[in-house]
Amino acid sequence: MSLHLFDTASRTTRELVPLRAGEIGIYVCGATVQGSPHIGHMRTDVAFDVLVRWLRRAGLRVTLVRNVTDIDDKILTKSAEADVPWWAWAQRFEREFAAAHDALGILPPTYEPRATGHVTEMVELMERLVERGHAYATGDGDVWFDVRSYPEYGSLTNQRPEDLAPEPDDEDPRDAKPDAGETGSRPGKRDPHDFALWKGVRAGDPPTASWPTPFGRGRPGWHLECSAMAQRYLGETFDIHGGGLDLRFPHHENEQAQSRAAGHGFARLWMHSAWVTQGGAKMSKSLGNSLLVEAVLAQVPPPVLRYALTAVQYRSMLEYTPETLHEAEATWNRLAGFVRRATERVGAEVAGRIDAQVATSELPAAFSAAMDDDLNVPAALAVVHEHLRRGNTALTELDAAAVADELLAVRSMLDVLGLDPVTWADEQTGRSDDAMHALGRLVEAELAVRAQARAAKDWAAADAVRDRLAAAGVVVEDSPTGARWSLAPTPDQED
RNA sequence: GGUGGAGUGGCCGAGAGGCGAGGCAGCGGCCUGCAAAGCCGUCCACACGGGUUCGAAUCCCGUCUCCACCUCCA
Repeated sequence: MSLHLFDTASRTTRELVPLRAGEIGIYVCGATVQGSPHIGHMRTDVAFDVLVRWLRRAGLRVTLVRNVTDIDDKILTKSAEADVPWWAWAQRFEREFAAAHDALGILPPTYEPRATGHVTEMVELMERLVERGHAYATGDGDVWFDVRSYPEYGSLTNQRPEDLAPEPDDEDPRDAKPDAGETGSRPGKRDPHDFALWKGVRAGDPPTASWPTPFGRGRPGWHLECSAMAQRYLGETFDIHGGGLDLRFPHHENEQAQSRAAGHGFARLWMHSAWVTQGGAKMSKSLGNSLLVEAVLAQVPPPVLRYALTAVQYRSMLEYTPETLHEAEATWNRLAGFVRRATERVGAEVAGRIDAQVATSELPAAFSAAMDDDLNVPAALAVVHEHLRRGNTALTELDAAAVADELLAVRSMLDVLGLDPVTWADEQTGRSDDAMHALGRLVEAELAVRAQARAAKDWAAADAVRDRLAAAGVVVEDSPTGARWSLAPTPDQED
């Protein structure tokens, strides 16, 4: 194990040393299920999916916890506006996220806890904090974390509490906004930066959206949820805590403060993935520039999106342009095309053997080195392309042994990235075996006619066959070993 | 105001003192009956101004521009 990861807390790249030999525990903040998933959400989930796959490939037992925040202000507000129970609203979008994860080949986490299922753990943690003098109730059901009681507050993001309150500045537009959320002033708070562990029930709140506690009825604050669930499934100390860059502050800072103030070691290493940008600006709903997963998958097959999201190192902003999808599709077709041709070339027996070796074969050293270097996927993909080129050359030179070698190498590397074309083949066509079989018979018959015409140098007749097949969506390609065919990619919906 | 990040060829995007990452697009060639796919070649970039060095996209100083977090955010 020589994986080095950038630790956001220390701002250094460190070797990952498992807390318990042979095991890695990871907690990643999942979605607040208040709306449909966009490709920015998926970027983070794909990044951690690649991390998990890489760790498992190294033989580690990975426990991945990705929570679902199914109770919060926005869920309450939006569901009320839609006149739907808040839990129905949350369920609906939880299902959408699950569908998006499945579509993109993101492996299911070991545990996927919902906040509402862990109120007991949260109350226990909250009581412990109150006992230790790090939290206080204000009598109205609110319970606050006492920032000044915990000197380390701010250490994760290198900020001091006194720096968090900006001096009033006429040119700062934020001053025009009223205090909102969990910080700011509320009756009984000791410090403006104290944040809510628990939010007392308010007039107008649905009766089902609050739970009894020793401090009164209310619902969990966002930060407390993650601390409680991480402890429940990974223990007081665990290896990695991850999430999107925007969660660093206040969410992760607050999580760490709560858990450590309670006496827990909490995360040993923090990982944050950058976001998807357009024109340099972060993709977000409020800017109206977010691309829903559903909309993108109406344009390109799922592995194309996954490729686009994977191909940039997770800590770099991923600039999305109108070309992004087309470029990813072209590259994906090149990868998948080689794997398809090479698999046909080596024959069923060898292909079967390769199938069995993909998950465990020895990977090219340059690929592993790139992955070990803070998951440098772009550099790793350069190695894939190197082998791809060699494989293509072997294909034209009819060197079957070399084709088999490169096919195994390419598939194995892509497997680590969740991009082995073979695992995506069925979903790509979306057609039943029977229908494909029947189609195959028809196409083979046409190709036999074309082969005869070509042998007789009757080019007009040969081209007529090819045109006829093309019109039906079947692409014909000649190769040293005869003509082969495939279905044309699905055309864009908007064309 | 505080904290952090970024400016690389037409586009996306790695690298981080010498040995031209990679992909996409373009152009030329090979292959092909013609195509397609593929292969080869080409396009020698690092915001700006100084400096250090035999040598800087990489280090130092300064400048400019952009982004994010500090309020919910993957």
